[in-house]
Amino acid sequence: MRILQLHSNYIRYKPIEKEIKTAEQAKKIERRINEVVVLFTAVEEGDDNAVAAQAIEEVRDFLMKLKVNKILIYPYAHLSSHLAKPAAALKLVKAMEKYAKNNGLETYRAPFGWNKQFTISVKGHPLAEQARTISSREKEKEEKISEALKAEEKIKSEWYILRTDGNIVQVGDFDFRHYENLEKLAKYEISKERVSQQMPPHIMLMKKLELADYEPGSDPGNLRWYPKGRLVKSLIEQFVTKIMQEYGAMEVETPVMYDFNHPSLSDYLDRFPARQYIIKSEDKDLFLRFAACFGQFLLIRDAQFSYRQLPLRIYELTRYSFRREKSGEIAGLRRQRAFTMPDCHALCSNLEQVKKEFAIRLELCMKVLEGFELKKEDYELAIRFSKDFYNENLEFIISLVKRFGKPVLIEMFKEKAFYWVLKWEFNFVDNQDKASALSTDQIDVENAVRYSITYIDENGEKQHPLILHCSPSGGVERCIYALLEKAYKEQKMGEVPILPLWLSPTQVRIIPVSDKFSRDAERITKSISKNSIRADFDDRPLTMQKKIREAETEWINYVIVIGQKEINSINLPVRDRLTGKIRKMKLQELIDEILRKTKDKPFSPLPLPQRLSQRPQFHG
RNA sequence: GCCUCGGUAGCUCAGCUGGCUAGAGCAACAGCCUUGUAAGCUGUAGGUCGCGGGUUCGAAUCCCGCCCGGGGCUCCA
Repeated sequence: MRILQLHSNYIRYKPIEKEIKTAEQAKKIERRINEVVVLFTAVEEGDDNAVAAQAIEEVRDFLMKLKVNKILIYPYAHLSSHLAKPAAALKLVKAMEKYAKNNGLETYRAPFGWNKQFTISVKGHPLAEQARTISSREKEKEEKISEALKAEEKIKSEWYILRTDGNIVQVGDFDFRHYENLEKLAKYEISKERVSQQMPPHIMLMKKLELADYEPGSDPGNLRWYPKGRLVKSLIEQFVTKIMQEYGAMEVETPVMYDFNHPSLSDYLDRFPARQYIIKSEDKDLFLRFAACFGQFLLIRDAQFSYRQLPLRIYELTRYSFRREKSGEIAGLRRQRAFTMPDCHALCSNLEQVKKEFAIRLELCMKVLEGFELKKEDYELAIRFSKDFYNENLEFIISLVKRFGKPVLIEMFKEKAFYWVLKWEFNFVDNQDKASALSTDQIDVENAVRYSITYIDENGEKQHPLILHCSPSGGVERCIYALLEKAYKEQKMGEVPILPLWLSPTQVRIIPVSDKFSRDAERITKSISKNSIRADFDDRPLTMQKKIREAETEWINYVIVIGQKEINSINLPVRDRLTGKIRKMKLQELIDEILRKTKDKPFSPLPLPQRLSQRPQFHG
């Protein structure tokens, strides 16, 4: 339905002649209505009573603002090229009239099916002229999705702590004394208790360190990445991808958008509680992916494989995955609407194979987080499953907890309610005691059937595999969030905030005592950089003290001051951020130390000019 | 999305019981200084006070709507 809405001083109209056979009865006399909101209305194909009601609701909200209570519904076909049949249109126009009257509006209606002559005087204020489109199709979609969301809310679950000795206790009976973060996670998940009032520290840091920032020109939750942030993000992406390749996953790339009306996809949408970005194309409604599942399932469905190739592992780094989270949920690097997520699926023949594969992947996920220097003390494990699955697979679940080595939060559902039977995630607890999931893995028992994914078993029969869904690191942005929050936490405890050396945008900064030594500083910078180390030098006309201060606020790992003494000596005074002390080292010793500490980690060159004087400032 | 707080120079903020030409620090730019491990000195420039409307003789200041951000609800990688 399309409505052109005009706040008018008056309108005069007069039916001239019938345009269609089914036109209403009407007298050919002029009618004048003053101080009225005129609704030129075109009823479109597919409109129903719900649309009529919604149209009036929207109009009524608007009338309240204008402090007007009088409307004229004026059938006007010319607003649309997809008009409904006249009979249906007349019915809806009448429905609108009735609905409006029932809502206390003084309602007039011009006759339907007539060629009318009219004169209108529209008010001049900015809100006087409005066009609106009310569509039933969109509304249905929204409702469909929100039903999937609501379904999740209704599901009942119970909470436990599963100890490494295999004993399970009610959350209330667990002694949290040595498990503060686990307690925070449990509170966060169960009682939804919130304490924080302040801005999350990582948001301040992401700006100050010139990593990333909000982009007001986009939708909320879509970030801009500055060179240093892009570098950090890219290194994490490379690192995770490398570990996935070593694990034996085949990297693929799939589209970011999919047809809303594809049968398998629309069915899956209903089972996944997330809101989508919707894109209208010429002849299709498309949605932006919220994970790599669609692309990989469609890809693997068309592939041919047998039990001999299982477990089959495919991997994609989704840049981006989109989830149109409610605006109030979006926060800095903790949650976006567009985020980068490594997504790895493994197809397995049976539950026995799943269990083996699951153990391997748990190990991998821990390895990935360890690569970011997030230790086991920094995150907590939560496992979710149905009661039946628990009773049938007790040993398996306990083996996961034993491997993790710390008590684990358990959410137990009375019955199976999702497409998965078990999932776990590592949760990071931040400075506001909020928990966010990082790595995760789950056992999917539905989607192979839904997407017709089959393999050939030993007997030559087609079988549906079980599918594991894993994000080995969780969202890449969120990993950076965890690193920044952790650094802040350490700073509060009197330690130095720092990034892992391999992720540090500048690993070594050279500072000449005066511009006389600029050339030497450059020479040393270059000889360090040759070794796949990110080094730069500060050639700006500032005092040395100031340059050192800035190097510290940039969290640079090693700072070296170059003056006459250094030119004359083979030893360099290396200021080590971790200790704050100056260590006398030969250049080669420093290079060796950095290469040793960043061994097995990806490297990318400095993302900015080596001379600081040549750099723009991205954030004040 | 709802509730709530906020948006003033590139950044952090002051001014906001309506009334002089809207201020400060940092950053930028120009100059001086040529430096030994966390902020050298002087000067210059920089503002549709988030956007639109209203009230008023007069609006950064009061009112309404919208946009963006923080917190809460809710939700997830």
